[in-house]
Amino acid sequence: MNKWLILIIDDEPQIRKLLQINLESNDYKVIQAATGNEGISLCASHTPDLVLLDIGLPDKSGQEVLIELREWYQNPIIMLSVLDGEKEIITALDHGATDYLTKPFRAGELLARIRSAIKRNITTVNTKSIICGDLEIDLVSRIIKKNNELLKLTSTEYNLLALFAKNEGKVLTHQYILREIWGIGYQTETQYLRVFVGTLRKKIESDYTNPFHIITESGVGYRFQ
Amino acid sequence: MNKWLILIIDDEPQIRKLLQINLESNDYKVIQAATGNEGISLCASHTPDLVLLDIGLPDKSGQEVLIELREWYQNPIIMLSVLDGEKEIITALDHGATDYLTKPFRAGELLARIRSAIKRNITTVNTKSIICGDLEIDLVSRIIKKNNELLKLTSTEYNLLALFAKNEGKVLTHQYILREIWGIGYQTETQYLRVFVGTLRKKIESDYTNPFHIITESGVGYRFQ
DNA sequence: AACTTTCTTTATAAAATCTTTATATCTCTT
DNA sequence: AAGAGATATAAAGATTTTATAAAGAAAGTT
Repeated sequence: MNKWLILIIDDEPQIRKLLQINLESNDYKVIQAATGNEGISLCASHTPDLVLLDIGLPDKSGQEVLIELREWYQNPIIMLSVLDGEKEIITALDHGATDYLTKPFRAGELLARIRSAIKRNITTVNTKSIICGDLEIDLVSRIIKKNNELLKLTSTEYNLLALFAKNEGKVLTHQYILREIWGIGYQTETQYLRVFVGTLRKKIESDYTNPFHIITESGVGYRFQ
Repeated sequence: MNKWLILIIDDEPQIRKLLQINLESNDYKVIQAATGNEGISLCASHTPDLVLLDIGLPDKSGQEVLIELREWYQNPIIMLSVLDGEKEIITALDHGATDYLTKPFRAGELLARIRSAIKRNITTVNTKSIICGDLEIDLVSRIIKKNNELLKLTSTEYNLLALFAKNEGKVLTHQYILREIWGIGYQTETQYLRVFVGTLRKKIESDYTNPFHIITESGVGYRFQ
């Protein structure tokens, strides 16, 4: 099997060295960048399987790098931050960070997080399109088809449907959905969800008064099938 | 395979002897204690796979021993009691006893209870989905299937069934169930429980007038199998 | 700036679920 | 076999949760 490729973006050479030794002795291939811009171009040229990104960088903040990367880069990005960076961590997760680690970290924890992130990535993101009965969801091009006809969804509607589709058959709680789609802090806005489930149903269900795809689990959440 | 280790805590030497012979001839290893305090320290030093604990002990009551053990000891504890100890049994179950046997007991029953308690202990801890005959309970996705068909349960019904399934074979007292599902303060609302056991039976039992899964233990509670 | 689209709120109707009450059935003891 | 206590079932009432429409706010486009 080919080795997984990991890109480290961090300005401190000692940390880079430490990470490199740890990762290479665990059979990962490593490339490094000391600045945000360098990191972005390395990421573009090598498309690593995972990125370790420091929040505190000299040229542009880790947050900005994260946002830029997420415009086109799908693989896991784990943020590295100093302790007490609570707020930064939350914004990072909001912007699509996969996970985070606070420095100083134990090698075991780092490796565990990396393993789990990569594993999750190959099982979920790697499926490029999902087909559920008359629905076809292309996760790369963000195109939804129903009986081969193109559906026009808004961004939020699409995100919601994609989340459902990735968790087909599983009950998703209101809280979980709200956190995933709207972000932390929206977990009580259950009414948003009701409205959007309503519009989604009108678009994807053959008979929206008697929904087949999006099932209500009263008191808990919704289930997609 | 290593033999299972069983600790007997009972003040009557004849009973200890009887139990020892029975258990050892069935391939269990046995250690004994004649008093509660001795039992607790033996349990701490040997961490047996199961404890047989007499309710009537000279130094401290079996109930006290049970409570002390349950602060740190996770494995099954089967209580031994004389007949007509109904109340004591219920308090014992409330305090985390796994099962009970009334003396005098048949050897076959004793062994069956021990087998089932040990089996349950090694299988149900940390399992994500539980299969009981025609029922399949997925604790992660909150999905219940009967003969592979999806069952629609309300939130409370699901919680109740999940609680039962996690304690398969074990008698759960009304109090305990009410505390777990509805919370502290609802422990006297036995009628709630009756109504919900009724609706659950209608959904999961093949013949709900003659329930197989949810067994009534009159005066005590229910047992799921 | 005017217009379109999308998102957020608010209000209300409808549905589902939970609680309570009443009554029937069962079980155990005397 | 009668009576007490415990359990089961049905059904009405109360409450909570969900669905839907529609108005107001925000964002994006031309």
